[in-house]
Amino acid sequence: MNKTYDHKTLEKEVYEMWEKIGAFSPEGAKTLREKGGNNLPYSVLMPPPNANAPIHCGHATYSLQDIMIRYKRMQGFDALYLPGTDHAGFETQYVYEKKLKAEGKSRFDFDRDTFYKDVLNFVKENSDTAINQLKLLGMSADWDRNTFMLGQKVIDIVYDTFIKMYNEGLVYREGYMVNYSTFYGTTFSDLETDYKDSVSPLYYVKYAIGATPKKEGLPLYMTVATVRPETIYADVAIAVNPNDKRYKDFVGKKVINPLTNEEIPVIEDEYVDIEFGTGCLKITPGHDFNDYKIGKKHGLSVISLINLDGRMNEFAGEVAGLFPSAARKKVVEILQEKGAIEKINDKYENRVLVDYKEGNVIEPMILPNWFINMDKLLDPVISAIEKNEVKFNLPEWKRDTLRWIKEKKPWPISRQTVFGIRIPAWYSISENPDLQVTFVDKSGVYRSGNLKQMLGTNNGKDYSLDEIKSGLQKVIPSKDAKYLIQKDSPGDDFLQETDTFDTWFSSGQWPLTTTKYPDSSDFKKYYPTDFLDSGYDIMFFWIARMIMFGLYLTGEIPFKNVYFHGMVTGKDGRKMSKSKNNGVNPVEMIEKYGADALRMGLIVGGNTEAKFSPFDEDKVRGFRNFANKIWNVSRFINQKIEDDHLNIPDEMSDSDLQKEDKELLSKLKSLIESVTKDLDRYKFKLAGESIYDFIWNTLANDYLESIKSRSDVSAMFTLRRSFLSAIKLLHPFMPFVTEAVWKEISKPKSESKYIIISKWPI
RNA sequence: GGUUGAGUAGCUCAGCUGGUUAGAGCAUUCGGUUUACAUCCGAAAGGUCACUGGUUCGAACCCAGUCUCAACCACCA
Repeated sequence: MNKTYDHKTLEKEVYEMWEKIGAFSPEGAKTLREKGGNNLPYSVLMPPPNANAPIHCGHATYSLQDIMIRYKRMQGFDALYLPGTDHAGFETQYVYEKKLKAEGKSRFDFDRDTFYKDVLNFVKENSDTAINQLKLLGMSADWDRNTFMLGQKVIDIVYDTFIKMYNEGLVYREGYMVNYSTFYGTTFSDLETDYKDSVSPLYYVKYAIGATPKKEGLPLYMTVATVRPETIYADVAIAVNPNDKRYKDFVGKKVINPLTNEEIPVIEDEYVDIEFGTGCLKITPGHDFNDYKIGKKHGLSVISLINLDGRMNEFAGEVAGLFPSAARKKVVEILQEKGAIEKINDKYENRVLVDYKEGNVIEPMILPNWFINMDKLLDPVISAIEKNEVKFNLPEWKRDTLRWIKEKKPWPISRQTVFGIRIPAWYSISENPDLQVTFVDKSGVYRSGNLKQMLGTNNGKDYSLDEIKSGLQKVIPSKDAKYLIQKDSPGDDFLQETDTFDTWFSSGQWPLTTTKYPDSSDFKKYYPTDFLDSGYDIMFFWIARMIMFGLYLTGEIPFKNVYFHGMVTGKDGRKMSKSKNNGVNPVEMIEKYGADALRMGLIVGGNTEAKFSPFDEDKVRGFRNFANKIWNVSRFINQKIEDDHLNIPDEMSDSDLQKEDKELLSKLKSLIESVTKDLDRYKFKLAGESIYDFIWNTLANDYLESIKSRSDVSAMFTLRRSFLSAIKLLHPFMPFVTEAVWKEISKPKSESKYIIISKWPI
């Protein structure tokens, strides 16, 4: 054995050895174990990393999952760690589009089938990146069972679920206010938007009091402050706060829209802030989230002013055809001519809704959207959580999850991205004369318009249905378009919905798709799974929905225990980011100190249970030293046994042991008990810490030093037994060095050849 | 604005259900070591457990209030 532990060579050797002997699959482990397994299933799902991106420090927390799997495997369970990778819909498409941009192209140059295939190939080329890096970390996942989120089996399951939901009346389609980016041509989820500080002019616009009889002495107009005067065309009311005495007499009267000259009512609503601006709020349900809510509450109509291409439409009168920024300028001129602008505050600071990628402006717009009615679906979830059928590692997670679920918000599931699972809805061309389409014609030119007209025969501009179908980018059906829901095309007269499912709609079915629901042997044996570890940031999007889908489809919860780990931050306690220069690349850490050290640094050095876990390289270095310590203890044992020509028996009776020997063995016994107990209740840090303390201080510094002068068998029996047990306890935390040492060290014949399938000490 | 969490050694954090003298790693200082390991060993120094009050035989821990920081959600017409 070398004088120091060489993690670079040995980690690679050890991992290849594990793969070669098939230790990661429950079946393989069973064979290796020969006898003594308990045949009980234990399963952990790996949260799928993005297929196309390298791992980051957060992924190093997957070690927690690996700890549970290795622990249970050693206890004799048929332990299955099920891996997979996510297609990550929009994220992936975005990365690919960036690449296209560098080549001077964009997605508008391709029909959707070609584009989809290109992205898919791009993902396939890069899909091993994350997996190979997780292997470096030592994950003992059964890679042969790897599931890719866009595989055919996954799509089949997702379609079956959607169709079942549709047949049971849980799916509907309606207008919905979405974050629409005219720049990307898609909606963004609330998650994917941001606010950007900006300075915009705030216009004070006068609305004249209408023809309805007015009380003596009242002013002739109401003034409204707005940053978006171009949306005045879509105003349907003016709202004031019911407690605002200034406007008490106006409520119920009419004012005149200064652009359309139409009469709109003055209503009252608690939402209006008396202090802000003039205390009068224009209500534009078509283009503002709050106005939409207020409009709905008061039964007001909704007017949409902006088309999907970002231009103002025919309702926008004089500014139709312009983009909103240009329209705003022109509208201001018009209003000024009419004398309807009271004043302009040029230095008004507000925040503008933008996408989180490039910071382009987001338009709140009403679009037809597919929805899942969550009302009934969530009841069983609430009851399962309340009855602790699904347990959380901290009480606040249970409380937070329940709080969110109980809101029972409908779930909008359609996205306008290409890279995803296409919604299996079919629009009849003959029955929906108002279908709009965008497509690339055979000369490669982008076209859009009414499908019926494009197919018609006029001025040589018509296209064949085949040409449109093969170049299709997007179908835009009206709000009340007729459709069929089924897996395959109902016939030539139909176009498939081009919207795709929200990624969470498929990843929400992860426990089912990975176990190959409904009739595979894995599903029967390993569902429900046992332990699910995740970042708390996706508690609602992912965890709650997995429970929902699991209960809906199988009647059973998908996992029994949920462990939320904190966010790994820089040493300064702040989110890792390039701009703060506090980022850490896990792969570099592995090269420098070894995966074992990284795992320990994160789990024992930090605290995964806290909301934040700062990453400290000094700690990782400390655990690298610990790996070396272990290596050298085993060298000492081997050397001393050899030098003293000792024949160590497998068992010794208490009467043959000295007092200090028995003391050490009794400390070992309580260590085994506490570590087992701590792992059973997911106290990873405590467990790891006590093993560390035992090996370094109790075993090496105290006991080992004290027996150096002894040459009797009982001392070495005690030392070796304690050490072998201790590194077994340590194996789930530091799999590589313990396996490497296990191979080298002299051990009783009764012990198995590999520590990975050895018996957990009791 | 709402919700939640945090504040313990110079730094990063533990302290498991209220129980002796509050712990660890790193950093610092002093000393040792031709050793299983310098990726080592021994020792020292370092704390008003944010603050104020309360409950208790007993509080870092429970309760109330105050201050500071952070995160999440909402939002600025």
